[in-house]
Amino acid sequence: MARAIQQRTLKTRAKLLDAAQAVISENGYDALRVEEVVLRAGVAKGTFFSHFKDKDALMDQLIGKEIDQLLDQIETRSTPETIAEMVDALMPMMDFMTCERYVFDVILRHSGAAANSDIGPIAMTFERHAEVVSKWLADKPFRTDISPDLQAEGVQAFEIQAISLVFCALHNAISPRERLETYLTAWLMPGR
Amino acid sequence: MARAIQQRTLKTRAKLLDAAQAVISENGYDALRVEEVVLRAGVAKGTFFSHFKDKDALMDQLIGKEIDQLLDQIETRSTPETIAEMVDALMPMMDFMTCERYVFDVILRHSGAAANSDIGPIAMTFERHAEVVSKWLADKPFRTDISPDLQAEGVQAFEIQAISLVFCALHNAISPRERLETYLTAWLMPGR
DNA sequence: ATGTAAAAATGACCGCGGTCAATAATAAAT
DNA sequence: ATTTATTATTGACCGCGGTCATTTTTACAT
Repeated sequence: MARAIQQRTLKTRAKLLDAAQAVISENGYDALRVEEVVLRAGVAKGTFFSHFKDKDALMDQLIGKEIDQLLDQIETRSTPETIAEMVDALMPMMDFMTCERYVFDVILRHSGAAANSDIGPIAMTFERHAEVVSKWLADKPFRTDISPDLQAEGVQAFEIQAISLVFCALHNAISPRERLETYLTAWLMPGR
Repeated sequence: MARAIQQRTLKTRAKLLDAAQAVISENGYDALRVEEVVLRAGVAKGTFFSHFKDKDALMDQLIGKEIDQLLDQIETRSTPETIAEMVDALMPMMDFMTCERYVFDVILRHSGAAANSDIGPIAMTFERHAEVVSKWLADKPFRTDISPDLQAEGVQAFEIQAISLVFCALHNAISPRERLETYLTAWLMPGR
């Protein structure tokens, strides 16, 4: 039978995560180097990869944690009554997702779980996010011809679209906030 | 003043592109290595990078060319009368975009031009694709409360969403074809 | 033909993510 | 306390994308 995980393991992992967080808060996500992290954590390079499958897995955890906290904030709010309120609620998350191009890329890569067995932190937040929006739409419906779940999927699709265009030189004349509001109005209140 | 571009340059670039195409047709996009390409092309590694900014730029060209040809096919069709017909028209492109996870990632990375000055081949195809769909929707309107351009943006958002879920273990029970049809019906024919 | 300046090609080298056989530390068995 | 089996750590090493000072080739002027 499998042994209990050692204290040492938890300590090392914590050291790695702390070091990574420190690097990121100083220089941002994109500038993170595994070598820098292990140097600060005081462990060998190989140790990093026995704790995280690869660099992306670390990013998945750190970025997922961040999004999860933003979802906590979102859940404290009451169900939005208008599209504008809904966009207001979503903006902090959108802002984080666009804080760095690299962050957005990581999020996209991990938004869908590669395998059912290991649903990563970011993929979890996408599930959770869809549930939250679905509940909103069931609670205070804007349109009733399709299910709240389908509506929520659409909201996510438009969020991604709005975010993508932030990084697109051709289409960044209007703000993501404005754009998302336009999209969601057309999606959730067709004909009005 | 700038000199005319040498024949040698064109030949070398063609050799590199041919070699890359050969590697891809044998082993797929993901397996392409720059070293393998320069080996087959019979040039030095540095030469590759004086012809392409980086590996991604090569992929941008090759994948962009492929999508462009699929758009040619799409444009030969008459304006779709139904959502099902529209989905039929789009499926070949969707299939290519999902042929490899790596291909999808490259497409996402290049879907928006980083700078107005250099709009890459893939970003061009996204513009072109939006125009085609917009024309369809202006020609045979499904809904009239919002502009064809906005509708086309939504179609693209839902295409990306449908494709993303192909690579997601949690959500690949239904085919991308079915999923896209559901999305587009809800988007283009709300309330029906 | 010869000189010359611009452009193209070269390949040794670097950065950095990731691997793996060897080693050390730990927990359980005697 | 000693042995043994399991787990954690190590760091030299590899793969591969990308750089750059140097060399070679080309186009043009004389």
